Amino acid sequence: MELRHFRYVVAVAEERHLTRAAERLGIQQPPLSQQIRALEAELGVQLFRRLPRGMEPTQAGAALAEEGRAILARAEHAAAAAKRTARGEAGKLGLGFTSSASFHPLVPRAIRAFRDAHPLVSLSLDESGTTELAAALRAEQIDAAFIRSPIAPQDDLAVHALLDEDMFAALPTGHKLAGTTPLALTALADETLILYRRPLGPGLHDSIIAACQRAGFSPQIGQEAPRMLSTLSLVASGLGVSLVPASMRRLQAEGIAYRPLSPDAGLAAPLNLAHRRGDTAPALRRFVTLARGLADTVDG
Amino acid sequence: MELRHFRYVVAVAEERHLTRAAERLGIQQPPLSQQIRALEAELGVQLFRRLPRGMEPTQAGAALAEEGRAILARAEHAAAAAKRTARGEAGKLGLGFTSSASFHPLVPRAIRAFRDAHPLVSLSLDESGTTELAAALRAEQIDAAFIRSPIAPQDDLAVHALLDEDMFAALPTGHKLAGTTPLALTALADETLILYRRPLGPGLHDSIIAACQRAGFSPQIGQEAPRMLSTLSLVASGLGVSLVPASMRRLQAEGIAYRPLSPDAGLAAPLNLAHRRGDTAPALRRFVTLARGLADTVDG
DNA sequence: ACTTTCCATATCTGGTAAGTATGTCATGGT
DNA sequence: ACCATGACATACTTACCAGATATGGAAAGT
Repeated sequence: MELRHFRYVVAVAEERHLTRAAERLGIQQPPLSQQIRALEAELGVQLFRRLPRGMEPTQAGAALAEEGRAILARAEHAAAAAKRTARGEAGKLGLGFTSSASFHPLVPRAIRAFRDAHPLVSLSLDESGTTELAAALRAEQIDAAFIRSPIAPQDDLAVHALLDEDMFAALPTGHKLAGTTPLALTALADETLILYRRPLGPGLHDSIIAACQRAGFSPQIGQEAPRMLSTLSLVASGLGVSLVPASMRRLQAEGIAYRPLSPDAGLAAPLNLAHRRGDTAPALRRFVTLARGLADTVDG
Repeated sequence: MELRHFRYVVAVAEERHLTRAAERLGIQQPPLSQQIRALEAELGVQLFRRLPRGMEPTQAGAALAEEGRAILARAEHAAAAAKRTARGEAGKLGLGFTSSASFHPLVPRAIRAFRDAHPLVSLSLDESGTTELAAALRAEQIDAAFIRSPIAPQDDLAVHALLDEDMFAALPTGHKLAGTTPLALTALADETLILYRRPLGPGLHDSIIAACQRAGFSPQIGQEAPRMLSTLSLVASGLGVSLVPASMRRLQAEGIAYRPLSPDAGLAAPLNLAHRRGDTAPALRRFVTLARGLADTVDG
């Protein structure tokens, strides 16, 4: 039993005429006659009644033809879907991002643009911590992740730097430094600094401490929060100050004032896109290209 | 694209190993390798990644394999259904019966027995007049019909006589003849006879009139009802008497008394099963055989 | 009766799937 | 380093069988 047989049964059932059906199938009448008879023998079923003028499907033949049409359509659909998958127009793409990355407009913009360009790709989104995202990438639970830290470059994950954001100081409103613009890093030497938990590998955490060292002081680290969003709650409660990427200013919470850092601080927050090295899934390639392209236009 | 390709993709995707997959398929490894590559070329898609130890389906390959499993299952199912149809175990069977025929226990009994024996055959039932049933048979809306009239035997419908029933007189309760048992046909010479409409071709209608003629009188025909059931309402209303098959006594309506006719009346109501001549649909053949068999046991 | 219309049969051919033998490459052990 | 192993690819051959061609035969129309 092959798809060919279904094609033949469908054609003969529709034409009710062997010669015409053969013509439509692009073969000659005798082989069609043989194939039909062979199929009837294989199934042990008469599929067509031979009339003096044409052929008429039996109940079994009509039923088989009907099913055949559906099966053929489904097979073609499957083949077409496979082709589309290879062109990145279909398939699946799992995306992850840290909460801080999700505040940068590039992230929702990239996802939106990809949705529009590839409506047949089923996207799944996942917000999580950097460490968890790296693990999810390795476990193939997701295919790409927007992260802040560069992750160790020697390993099995590739990381594309999309853009660098300026850093801002997040101060409790009414703080004595809230009037100073821009703020030199050294102004924070006597402040309690609230940072989020250090992820595996170097991240923003380390960059901040390094920048402070370069500015000539060691920061007083206060409480650590599990993620950047939580640090802002602590700032709002007056427990200290924090340093966050510019895009976090979109979070205009009660009790927080954002102040730019003076440029000589040499502090910038990277936004990166990570994926498994050597992952050639077309949907992923497209997404990476799209995200990098968008980053270029945003960044200028 | 043939079913073969689906079989191969499914096997390789499941085994993740070409040689093992080939073994499972009962072919050698090289042809399998070729077929997979040919399919990849045809679709323009890489379906498997060649690893040092085995093969790994790509997204497209995995998707195709999944669809393939469903398609293969469906094709097999269609073939199996076709086989069953030929054995009369599946397919469709449309049955019709006149209202008077439906009163004979043989009819529901036959349908019930067929249902039990062939649960995969989808039955459709239709109660209608003899003329309509004959038309429905010719239009292939139904495949068999229980009727009372023999229909013209020369035409394209075949009619099997299942059994003959005795006729009973249906009298209004309190009628002067209600005490006479058995009733001679001549006793009805002065009564108004209520009969159902004469169908096309000879039927019970004609047999009754002929029997009266043989008994030496012409019946006084009163109102005609469209079907036998309606005649009984008229009898109950006292508009006259009627002659009905024995099985109609199952309708024990208020105001009607049934009395047997004396055997010398020579009146009998046939119960027939009609179908298209030359209809070889196995489900029909089975049903006819079953009904005739049942009729023999009922009749003795 | 003749022709036409179709499907079936008989025979042949060619494409191609399957088989056999071998190559190539990566891995892992010694 | 080297060799053995395991895996898929390639080259070539075989054989089947789908398809082509030619013809037969039965029924229906003229």
